[in-house]
Amino acid sequence: MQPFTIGRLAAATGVNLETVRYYERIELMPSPARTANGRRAYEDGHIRRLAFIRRARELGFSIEQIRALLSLAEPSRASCAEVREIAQAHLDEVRAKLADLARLENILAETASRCSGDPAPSCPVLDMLAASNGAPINQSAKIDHRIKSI
Amino acid sequence: MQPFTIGRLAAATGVNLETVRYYERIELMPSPARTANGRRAYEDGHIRRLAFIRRARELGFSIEQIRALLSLAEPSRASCAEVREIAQAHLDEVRAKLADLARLENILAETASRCSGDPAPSCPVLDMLAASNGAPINQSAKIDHRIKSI
DNA sequence: CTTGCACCCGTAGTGGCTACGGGTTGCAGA
DNA sequence: TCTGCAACCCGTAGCCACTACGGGTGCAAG
Repeated sequence: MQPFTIGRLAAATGVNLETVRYYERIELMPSPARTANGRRAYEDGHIRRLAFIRRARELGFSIEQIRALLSLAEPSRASCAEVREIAQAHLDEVRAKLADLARLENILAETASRCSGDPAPSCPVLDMLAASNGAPINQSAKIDHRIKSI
Repeated sequence: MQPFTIGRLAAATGVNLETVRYYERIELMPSPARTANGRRAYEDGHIRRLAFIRRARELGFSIEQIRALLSLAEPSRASCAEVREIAQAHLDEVRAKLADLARLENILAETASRCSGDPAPSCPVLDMLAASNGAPINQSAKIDHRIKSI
């Protein structure tokens, strides 16, 4: 039961060591106790919290959403309704993004398949990009800085 | 046929005015001529180029990919094979992202649907996030700073 | 003459990390 | 005991693709 170093915590959760320090800086992870030499000393609770965060990040929740989820996860105020609200909002975003990406996939696949590969004077991909009908492709998605393989 | 101001160019292409200046700074768009008062004076060619860029960005191509596409689009060296290579690489990324998002969608939809909405002691979403099986969800996707509704 | 708009510029902020440089400590092997 | 190097410490800068901000200039209408 002796405490973990940051390196062991990072390895145990699969989170980059620098990311652990970053989470501490933005107060997503609490500052742990320090050893006499100033090294961070983590407990089991830290591992559980960081594993939760990692899993939520993998599912594309934003840091702010995770902050909310973590506060709702405190035993005193387990509110399934509020959690579901956050999850549902995120699900809606994921579905919108999915639809956008499917549209892109269609356009790209169709256009690329028409490419001969020859040094032709006209290229279907370039023609498609040059065709200036103003119809936007993405209906919904903002940039997401979310999905990340860890 | 008199030249456009930056405002008119932005409006004509649907690109944010500040983004046009940004594209000039990173040399994705050429510096246009200036009027006596120092205002940018754009020609038709600029509109075509910016419309091409916008459409490629909507399709999720990176700035660097667009740079390559633009140089391949020059009439002297229309190389359909190289264009197809870029498009195919991007299509592969889109498909990988699509698969990841579909996995997320499944997990989120299934878990959220099991939420009662009551202030229950245990919440399926929180339980799922706390469950520490180390299986990563995303196989492939790096962060993308790409897809953006304009 | 003032108001208001469109433009000019450089710089900083966004999200979520990741990398870098330079310093200190801990421990294992020779 | 010395040596080397890995692991930790810290602050800061860089990544992408913008977006926002603050402060200045020029010009026309009211």
